[in-house]
Amino acid sequence: MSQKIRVRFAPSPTGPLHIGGVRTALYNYLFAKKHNGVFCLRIEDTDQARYVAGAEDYIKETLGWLGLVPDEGPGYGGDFGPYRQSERKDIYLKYAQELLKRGKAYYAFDTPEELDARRKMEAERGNHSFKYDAHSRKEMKNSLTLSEEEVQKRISAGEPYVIRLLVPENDTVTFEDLVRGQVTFETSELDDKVLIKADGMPTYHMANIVDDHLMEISHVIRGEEWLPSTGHHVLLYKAFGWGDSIPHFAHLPLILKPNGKGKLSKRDGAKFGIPVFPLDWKGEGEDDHYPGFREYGFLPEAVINFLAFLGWNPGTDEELFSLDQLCQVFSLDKIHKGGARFDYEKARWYNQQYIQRTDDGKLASLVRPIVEAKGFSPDDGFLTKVCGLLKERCQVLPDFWENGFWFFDEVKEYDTDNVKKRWTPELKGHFEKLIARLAEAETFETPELESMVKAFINDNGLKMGQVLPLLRIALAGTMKGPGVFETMEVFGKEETLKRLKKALAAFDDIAEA
RNA sequence: GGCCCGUUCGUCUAGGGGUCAGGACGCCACCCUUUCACGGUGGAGACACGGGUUCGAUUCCCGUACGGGCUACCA
Repeated sequence: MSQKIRVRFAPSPTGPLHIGGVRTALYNYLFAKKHNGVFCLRIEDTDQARYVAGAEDYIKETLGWLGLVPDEGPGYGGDFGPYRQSERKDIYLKYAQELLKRGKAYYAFDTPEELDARRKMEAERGNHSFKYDAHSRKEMKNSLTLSEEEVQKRISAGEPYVIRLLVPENDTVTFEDLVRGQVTFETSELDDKVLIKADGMPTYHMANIVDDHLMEISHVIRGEEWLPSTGHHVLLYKAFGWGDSIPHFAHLPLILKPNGKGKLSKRDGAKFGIPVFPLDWKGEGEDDHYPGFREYGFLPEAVINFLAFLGWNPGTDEELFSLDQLCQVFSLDKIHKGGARFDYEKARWYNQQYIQRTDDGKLASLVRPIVEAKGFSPDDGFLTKVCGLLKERCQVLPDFWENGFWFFDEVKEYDTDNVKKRWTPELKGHFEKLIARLAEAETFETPELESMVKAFINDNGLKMGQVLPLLRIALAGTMKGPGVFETMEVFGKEETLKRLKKALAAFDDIAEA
């Protein structure tokens, strides 16, 4: 490929960016970086009715969070702007005129109501695939059936009209998809797509071709849902006379629901109790609120890695890749053709891997908001050490609180079953002696604490199992958690002794109850 | 319905005319461990079906089945 690689991610700002869209953005980004190309963001806001305020910002924030920063796009600079299609309206109109002049498109005056009625009528007659095509256009109201004067009269009278693509008859459209190989359509199957809507805005099909051409896009990497309309797109390039510079196409497999029934949709988040958006989204209405991966406690590196492997693999057994590494090894020909189910457990596993590899101090800064939301403000040093002890048992950030809340607050509940099973009155004297011994410790670090406590156990003819579990419950309230000696070190002498003393009294009560 | 695309363990996938069909998640067992986890070892677990082509098909071809997508003046 000698030509300059330029790709675009072209979302429609109709709401939060779906996780499937994020993967499309990722693959575009990886492909661009792999080939020293350019990654563009283009906002496809040609549908005024579905436009949602805030959606563009959401898209940009998502790309920023994940590190998929566009080289060109609205707010990112670039020489091919504007990058919002609503700001390019005149360009599309100009090109539509060009098509009209070339006899590749025509005016149509049929209203949506008339078309709906016609479809309904056809359906009642058993024809469920009515199309505005080579056959039906002959009996519709358009510049092919109407006289030129009539057409001019209607237009100057301000009658609404659309411009449609004149699909050639009895032809075959073929293109080479980089993921699927050769794909072929019979033009008799293709309808005369609307290019310019009655409101003067272009449809996706029109805007997409004009922009990709003008922006010199070399590769169109998009979801499989676009495969069926690619025939139209190829026809359009040819109609414009751009047949020699049609971009390469790569249609990505869809991300399916966890149960495999259909493509993942925003409703599935609530249905399966999983996030399907990168970031929290709060729209206008009460129910227009969806949780995101970020707020679920996922690390962006993990989301990237997980998404990259949903439908693609490097061909090796390696599966932990940073964004930079992915840029090195990514290639379109390793994209799997079949749809991939969204596997939330696998996403959690990836996140756990990244949490384990993340620096304790960094984790502390990510966990702090969670702890503070619970009403505690530990100092940085302490929180950092706690994160270090906890991180290998956390899959998402809130797990730090779930597994370690007792680090921040005094123990309010002891594991009574285990206390009852293990606590005996005779142990009390030993524990008091142990507390006294600990109070005299010069250093309060793990190795010293370990040898000191173990020596104590030995000297007093006790067993590990008689002492350690109770020590743990005294400190944490629970049997689960990091090593006892590490925990003691992190607490420090004062807090450790405080907890031990409080527990001794509590254990008596529990044992008697 | 029509058109287009797809189909390897439960899931994500590697592979490809002759392999013990490999890895990962999840699951089970064991080891490590005073606990939980991490880690380690091992285990169960797949080529949708039917025809071809071939000495030999999971792999190539054709059907069928199943799944998905599209079928708007939405993208």
